[in-house]
Amino acid sequence: MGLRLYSTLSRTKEDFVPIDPANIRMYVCGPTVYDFAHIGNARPLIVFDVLFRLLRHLYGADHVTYVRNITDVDDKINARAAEEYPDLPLNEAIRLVTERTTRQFHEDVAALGCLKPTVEPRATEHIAEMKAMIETLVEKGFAYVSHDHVLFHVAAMPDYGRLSNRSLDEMIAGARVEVAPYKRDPMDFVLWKPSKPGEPAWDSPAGIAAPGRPGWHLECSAMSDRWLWQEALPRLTERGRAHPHEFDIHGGGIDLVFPHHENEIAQSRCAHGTDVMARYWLHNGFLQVEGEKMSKSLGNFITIRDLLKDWPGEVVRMNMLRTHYRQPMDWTVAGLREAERTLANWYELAGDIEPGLLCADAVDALSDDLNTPEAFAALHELRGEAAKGARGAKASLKASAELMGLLQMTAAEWTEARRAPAAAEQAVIVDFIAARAAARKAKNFAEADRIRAELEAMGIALKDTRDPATGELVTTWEVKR
RNA sequence: GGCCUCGUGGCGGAGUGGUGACGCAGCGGACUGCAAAUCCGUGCACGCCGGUUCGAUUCCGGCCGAGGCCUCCA
Repeated sequence: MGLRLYSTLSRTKEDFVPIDPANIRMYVCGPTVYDFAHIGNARPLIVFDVLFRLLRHLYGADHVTYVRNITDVDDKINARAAEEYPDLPLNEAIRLVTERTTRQFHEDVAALGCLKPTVEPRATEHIAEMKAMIETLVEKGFAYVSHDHVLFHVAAMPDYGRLSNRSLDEMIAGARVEVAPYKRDPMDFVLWKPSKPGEPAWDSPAGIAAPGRPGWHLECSAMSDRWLWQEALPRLTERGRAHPHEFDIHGGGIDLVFPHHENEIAQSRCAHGTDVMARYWLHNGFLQVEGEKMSKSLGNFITIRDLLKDWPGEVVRMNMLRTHYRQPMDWTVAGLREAERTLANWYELAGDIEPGLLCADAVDALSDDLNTPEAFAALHELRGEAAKGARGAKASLKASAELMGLLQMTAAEWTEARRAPAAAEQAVIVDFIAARAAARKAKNFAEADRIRAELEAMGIALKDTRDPATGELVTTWEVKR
């Protein structure tokens, strides 16, 4: 079965036909680096990582280019930097904030088991490309200069609004924001804006004397073209070259459909004179926490960092993938527990097995618009077969889970990762277990149970097994959830 | 107000015009000093009201409920 993807552009599931099968190109909007990434940010990271892995499997690891940007110029960054380092010059404070946050982001995303994207461009390193794009848009009549701003003139683009499926008229009618005085039309958006003294600033394009900085939407247009067209050009085959400035897949959260992606499309298509920017537009659904919208005021704001203190990254990842990526999702502790249970079961069975053949049902499920829940059903079936002793089922389970970024550790590493929240008490726990073993040997079961209850009160659960070779009693422990 | 998405068994969560998703929990059994884990077995569903159809959870319409975007939040 071939790959099928639901594209927001057509609002249907389509067969995936690559522009250049030897060079699959995907762009996903990355983080703005001003604070820890939260669990909502984790969804696209994980979902598009699965897609990246699947594409690498289907087309070859060397034939997929995945670009995920880092936005390191943004008013939220400026605000955070000024607040955090009031005594430093703003540009210095900004550097501290963005470098630190970028490092934290990389740690988090690695802990979630995500492969590194092929390229991770930073906005501040692509100012020249953005300015060039602005010049082109002004020259072609799609953008205009006003009060030291450059604005994209939405009315100049006939099918603006196609992605988000809304007409200009209804957008203007529904607009609840006061229109900035420098705009010709309410829906026009900023490509470049002037910077106040101290704010990050570059020489402005389009003959503007005052220094300025780019608008948010522009960077993705500039960076995707640089890395998925200009830099990709030498590798592209004739098929790829026949479609200048187009690439295959653009992903992000559903909230980015409007205005961010709509505006990216407008900028890119108008600058390059193309019919499409990307062929398939994928959007992951929104996430709630324990049935409520996640917000700082509700106090249910969960960062990836917080979660990783309590749960192995793979548990977070698996919990995320239990729901189809386009569905709204409720993030719960109960869900994390269930994900952990399943992983524990799989690790016990296949943690240390050499990966074998991929399960066809799982690959088919993933190929059907990343149907991860159905892929899990296929893995559960494999688990059942493996438990019955079917040859190759364990190896297949391991390989197929790895395709989704799961079961990437050894069984021992998994056990250790699960114990991490109680790592500090490890020595005490081991002592307790030894004492209990002695009591059991003396048939003093009351004492043995007392010790077990004490450990349970500490949040530690015990598991008695026998060494299959020696018949010796072995007790293992884990953190109770 | 405009645009859009979702509503499946106790819970999570796929899918489909006509038989079983799957997982967790529960229950019964095996195992265990007792548990846990594991294994075997097992019940439970498609928001409401109409329509189309031989037949709808699946298609259409309405209603109710939840959520998203229109405010540079994934």
